[in-house]
Amino acid sequence: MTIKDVAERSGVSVSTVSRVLNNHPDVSEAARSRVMETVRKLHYVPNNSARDLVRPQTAAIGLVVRGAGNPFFSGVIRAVEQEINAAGYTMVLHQIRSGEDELQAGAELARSKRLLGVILLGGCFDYTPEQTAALGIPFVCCSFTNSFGSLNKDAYSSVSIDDQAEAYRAVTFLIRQGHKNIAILLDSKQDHSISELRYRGYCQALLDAGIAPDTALVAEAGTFDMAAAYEGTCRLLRSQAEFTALFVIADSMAVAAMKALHDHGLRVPEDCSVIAIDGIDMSAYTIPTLTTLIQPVGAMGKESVHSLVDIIEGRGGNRHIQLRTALRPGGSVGAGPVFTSANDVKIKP
Amino acid sequence: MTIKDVAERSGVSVSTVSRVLNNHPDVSEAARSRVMETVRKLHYVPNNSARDLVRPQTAAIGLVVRGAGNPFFSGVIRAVEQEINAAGYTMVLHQIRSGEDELQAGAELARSKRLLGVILLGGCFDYTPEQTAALGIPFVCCSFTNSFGSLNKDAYSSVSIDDQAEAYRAVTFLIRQGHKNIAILLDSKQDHSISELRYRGYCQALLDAGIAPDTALVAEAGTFDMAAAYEGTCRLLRSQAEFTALFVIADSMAVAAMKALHDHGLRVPEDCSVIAIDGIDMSAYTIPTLTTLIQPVGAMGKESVHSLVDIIEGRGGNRHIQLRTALRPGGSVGAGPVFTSANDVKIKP
DNA sequence: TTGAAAGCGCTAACAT
DNA sequence: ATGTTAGCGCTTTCAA
Repeated sequence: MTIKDVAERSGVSVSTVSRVLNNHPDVSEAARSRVMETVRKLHYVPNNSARDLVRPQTAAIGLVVRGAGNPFFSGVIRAVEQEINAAGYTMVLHQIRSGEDELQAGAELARSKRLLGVILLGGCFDYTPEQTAALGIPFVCCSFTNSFGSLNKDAYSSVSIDDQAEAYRAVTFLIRQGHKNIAILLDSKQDHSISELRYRGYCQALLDAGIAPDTALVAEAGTFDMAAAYEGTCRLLRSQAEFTALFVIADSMAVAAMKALHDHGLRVPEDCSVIAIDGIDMSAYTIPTLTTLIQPVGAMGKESVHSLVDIIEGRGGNRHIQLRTALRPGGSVGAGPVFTSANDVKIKP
Repeated sequence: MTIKDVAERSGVSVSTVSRVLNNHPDVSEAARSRVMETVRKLHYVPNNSARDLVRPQTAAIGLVVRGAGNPFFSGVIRAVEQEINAAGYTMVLHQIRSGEDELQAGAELARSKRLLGVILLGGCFDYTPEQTAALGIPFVCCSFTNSFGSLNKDAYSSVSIDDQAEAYRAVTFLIRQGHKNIAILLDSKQDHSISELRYRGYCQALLDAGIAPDTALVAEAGTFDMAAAYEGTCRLLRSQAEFTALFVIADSMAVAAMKALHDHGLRVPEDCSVIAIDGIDMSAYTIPTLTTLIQPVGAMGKESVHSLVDIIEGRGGNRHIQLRTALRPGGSVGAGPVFTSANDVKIKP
């Protein structure tokens, strides 16, 4: 079932069929309707591979997303799509599973679809120039940046938050509320990724306040999923470590952590405050509402597209944009315990 | 940057390059390493469109998913992929956005990738034979079925739960707990889809228990998202309608509903019980844990693949499999109010 | 073991 | 307005 079949059945040439299919103006009404009729009758559907192969540079931008179920991504994807369309381009979305290589996927997509640029959503923090060379077109890392890699700054663009600084901010917020014994729930201390960066911010905030980080207060879940976060929090609680506040590196994990605290008979925030980073939908519906630093997903998508389009259209080179989160006060953070000497805790101005 | 460039740079013909790239045996070590070297140096990445165009029937099965962020789907996707691989096929995942037509997308995918069959995840309940004809290959509706369409039973396969019966079950569970005034939170009463089916089950359960459904107890959110669910619940509460239990057609909406109840000073389950259907991850972490009917996502994915593979391999025709949910008791359902005459409520045995 | 050449399905000149 | 034809990048006969 090809365009040729349609042509024969309609008594016209393949070019006429092609013209009809692509809404070209120079086709007689008679031919057009005859072709359409055949298309319907034969249930003809064009082969996109063949189209992609032959069509000249379609103004398309790719979006490679790793991690299908990440709720944080949906908002970004929406924004990216909207912005790409607004800029007069077409978005080609490509989801990959955790096992796959986003650079490889991006490169293949770029070739097949003749992309002008690629946005990577949820990739690695440690690319080498060698790895990214395969892409061959401008790309922007959206929601992450090359913190652990060796990419040259002007070889790629990025739009992200400063993970370390934001974690610092979250923990400092807890300290300002009077907390001294602050635990952290993370994926891993050394994942060469988001978890490690936020851990650094946590440590730094403590140090700057004159509090010595205590490894007994670090709970490593090993992954980002809720079950692991729940378990990690339980282990922390069973360890008898003392803390009045918990910084969780991701909202979804924080939701599970709050449940674990509750199941152990602890009240949030009376017995333990909880703060996180991300701002996914669901964390607005916990009881109490999770206090969190909301990532600007809309702006993130928007800026990613802008950076890319500017490069594509020759308006300058690679940029690295750092966005700030917004604190969403919830009910999950309360005041810390009252000390006789309040100056136990030093707070940076 | 094509295979031709690689061939020239390597001093061999394109066929040799192709052989190397496809791991054919009849290539000399010398040629192979020379080609690989060039590939690396040139950062050559093959054009998949060209490959797809020319390659004979690759044993691939498509999975078209509508609704990127649906947490209910992630489990199904995982199961489907695993099962497709286990059956010796390759999965081709294609995510589409809400605006797109899954049948169109499926048909195009089928042509481009020469698929043997397609699994539709999250499609419409009202296809007509005319619409599905374009697919041209066996397909199975996963997690839904043609309840409102006019498809011939043996023209497609489906694996789903009986939405109406499961809703009936959920509501009957509430009735058995002693509830009479049971509200429902749904997308729409007539969406020709999941919401309508579950609404029917709700009404039927009430009727069978001798309770007249009351439209004042029906809250339509208009969509499935949490914000709308929260608002819908608030409207219901402001309406002063009296109810001691709430049936929500989806877990995610129930999470928002519980929050709304809490924000209005109502305790779950003391003042209002809540039950839902789905069993997504997050509903296990609400406080109290949401009582829900868990959809068998793993089995759903598995059965979908089996049905399809059986057809592909000539082991019989289209099947329609109905799976049952499993009740996960949570803390969100409590006993209903005590009546002087308990036989006010008739319960079917 | 290798190369030449014939397409895969489609679009876009270039004719007519 | 319509048909003819040359590729797009790749794999795969078929010869050598």
